[in-house]
Amino acid sequence: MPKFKVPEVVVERLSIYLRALKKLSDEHVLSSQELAELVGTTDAQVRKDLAYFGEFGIPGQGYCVGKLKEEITRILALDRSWGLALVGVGKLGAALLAYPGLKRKEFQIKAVFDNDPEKIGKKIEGLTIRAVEEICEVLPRYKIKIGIITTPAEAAQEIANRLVQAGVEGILNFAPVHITVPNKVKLKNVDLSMELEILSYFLSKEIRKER
Amino acid sequence: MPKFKVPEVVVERLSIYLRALKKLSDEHVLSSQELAELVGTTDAQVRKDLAYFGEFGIPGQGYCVGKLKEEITRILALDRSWGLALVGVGKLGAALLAYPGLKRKEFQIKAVFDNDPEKIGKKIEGLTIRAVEEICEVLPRYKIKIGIITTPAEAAQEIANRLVQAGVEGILNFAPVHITVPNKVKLKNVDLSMELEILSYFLSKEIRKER
DNA sequence: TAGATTGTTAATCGATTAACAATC
DNA sequence: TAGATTGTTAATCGATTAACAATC
Repeated sequence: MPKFKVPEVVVERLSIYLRALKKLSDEHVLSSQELAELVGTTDAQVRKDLAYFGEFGIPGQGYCVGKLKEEITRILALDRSWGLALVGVGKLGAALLAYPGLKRKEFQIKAVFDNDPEKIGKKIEGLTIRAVEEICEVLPRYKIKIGIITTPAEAAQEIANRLVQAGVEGILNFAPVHITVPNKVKLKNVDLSMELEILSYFLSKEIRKER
Repeated sequence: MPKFKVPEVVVERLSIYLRALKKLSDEHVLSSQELAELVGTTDAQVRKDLAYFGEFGIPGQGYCVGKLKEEITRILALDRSWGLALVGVGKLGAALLAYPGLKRKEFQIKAVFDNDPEKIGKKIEGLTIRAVEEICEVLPRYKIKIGIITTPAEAAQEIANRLVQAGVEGILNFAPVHITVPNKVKLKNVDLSMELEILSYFLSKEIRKER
């Protein structure tokens, strides 16, 4: 559907647009400027982003919320359910398992793994914790295409290898380490320490400016 | 110190360089190419990034790990300790409080807030949970300049307002909603649902490609 | 000196912004 | 029709990549 390669930032913004649209009623019609204000961008950017995928608006009128929601949902492939596997049931992993954002119908955690014999066999959020050795066997069975890594940094690369071997096509990595995956696998990193360090940098700059 | 405005991606990469350097011994000397390989970028990018801040290498030799670590630590202002406040002690908030990445000497959570009377007064990770009404009073007392928002989406904007009023200069927002803050305040958003939706998009694309 | 690698400038690439004809 | 807003093209801006003289 997209005419050419779509930059990742555009996909990010689509996700943000959709989140904003969900708060409005389906019948409502809004302009690119109104949507832009809701999410903190510009009207030109909204129109440009949407133009990668088609023509969803009515000149002179704007965009129908219901229609636009449907289209973006389809573009982001959220009109289906993705099975997830989470590896590493530490504090962060346990929190994610309980996180409402991971309990949407579009994303469902189907299997959980850890390497700690103490944890294996126990239940969490209704799922039995399995040994990491079972990854290759279990994932295909549940058709799981997305893996979440919440292990310590040392284990992350090995787990990533296993996930790839098990047929995963996307990985969300929370371990604070650079991992490498084959080109065909989409890797997204979430690094809380990095975010704080960026704040640290900009705050110290601010102080310098004030002098 | 930086010659001109530094793009945020450059600061992100500095953080990543530092993380990689920490695994090496101080005496070791490496080239921009070696560092680039460790973090998955190019030698030209490493040199360009560092050039924003000064000359840290030796032509013909490379960079001394110890020296470079020191310099980046100073640039990112990690040679001091930042006090943090966390607002919203739900599952995610509790997990972050226990997260090792938030227990570094550079970042220390000094105060925790919630609006649930059931939680206020209870202790978590050695900190007493306070009422959100106390934010303006408590933050200046601890000289807290960074706030972390882990409330539900509905509460995020109001909490952000309070944090700003309390003198916070940086906010790390985990609530899945667009919040607005004054220009002088640096805002970073972490949105897990968005990350998953991006994976969803790219995975569905992949399938299309295979057809 | 010869070999290696930096710091920096110039060339390229890609994303954002501005502008406007087309359309409702 | 007049007014409004889209979709799209062109202009601008900014970041990445390539290349190489300077330097150890």
